[in-house]
Amino acid sequence: MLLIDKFSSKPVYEQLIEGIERDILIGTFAEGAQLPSLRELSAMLSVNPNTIQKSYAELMRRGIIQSAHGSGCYVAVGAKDILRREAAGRLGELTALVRELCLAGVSAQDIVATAVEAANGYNEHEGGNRQ
Amino acid sequence: MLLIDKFSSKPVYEQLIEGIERDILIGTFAEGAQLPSLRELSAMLSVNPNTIQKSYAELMRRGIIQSAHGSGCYVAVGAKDILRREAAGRLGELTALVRELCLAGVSAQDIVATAVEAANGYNEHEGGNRQ
DNA sequence: AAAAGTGCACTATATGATATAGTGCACTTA
DNA sequence: TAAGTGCACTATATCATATAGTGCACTTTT
Repeated sequence: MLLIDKFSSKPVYEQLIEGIERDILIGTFAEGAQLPSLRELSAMLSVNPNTIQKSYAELMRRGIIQSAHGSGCYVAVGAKDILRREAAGRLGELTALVRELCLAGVSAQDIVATAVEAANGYNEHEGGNRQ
Repeated sequence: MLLIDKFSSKPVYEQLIEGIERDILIGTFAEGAQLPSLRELSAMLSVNPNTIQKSYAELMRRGIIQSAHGSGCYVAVGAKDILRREAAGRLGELTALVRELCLAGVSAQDIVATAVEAANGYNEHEGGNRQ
């Protein structure tokens, strides 16, 4: 379910993008399905339509959703693949974060243990990665 | 060495904070040592003194540096311990990032391998965590 | 054909964060 | 005494973010 934290330091349009990405990944928004309209989502979340549009435009630019003028916006077929590919590219963030923590004196053991627990914990509860 | 990327999306004052933290951790700025003065650092980096002051104020708030009015700013004794403690608290970021990647379909194996490589790579080149 | 809903492109406005510029003062050190 | 220090001001400019409102071409539904 899409939720906006009005007091978050993260901009609303970014929260919206991440929320939609998440809903696509967990299947709330299936590939090919129609997304809420700008006005509908605007009313649901009490967010300005322009802000919704900004989020949709960014997702379109990345090929994750598609718009049919006059009809609506739809989750692109292959959206999950795109998100998967993008996530793989983000492994560099993981490397950077681990190095930062190492530099500050956090033990490699604690770091790896945390990573393993987070990854396995996800698999245990969610049933692993489906494709 | 402190360096500012004028074109980074990260604010100058944040880059400065992280740069100073890093220099404290690697020993460029030893505990008890005097930091560059506001005006000196301002001239060195071509950054407004007010911006330097903002970074110093934040580091003071966290107990990492101390100021002696009229004398200068100094790295606090125990600064490394504070940074270490703060870093340990950031393991939650690692958990969040790993879960995000899992959700997007990156395999637990790839994630853990990346974390191990980053942590070990650090230890090999830097000689492990010193205290 | 008409009505309603859709994306989308505008303009205008407000706010907060960021950064620069400049001045001044109390304090410490040489 | 002079120079250097932190620090507190004010003012200004810019950019990102967000809201508000209007309008239009398009599609779908009635």
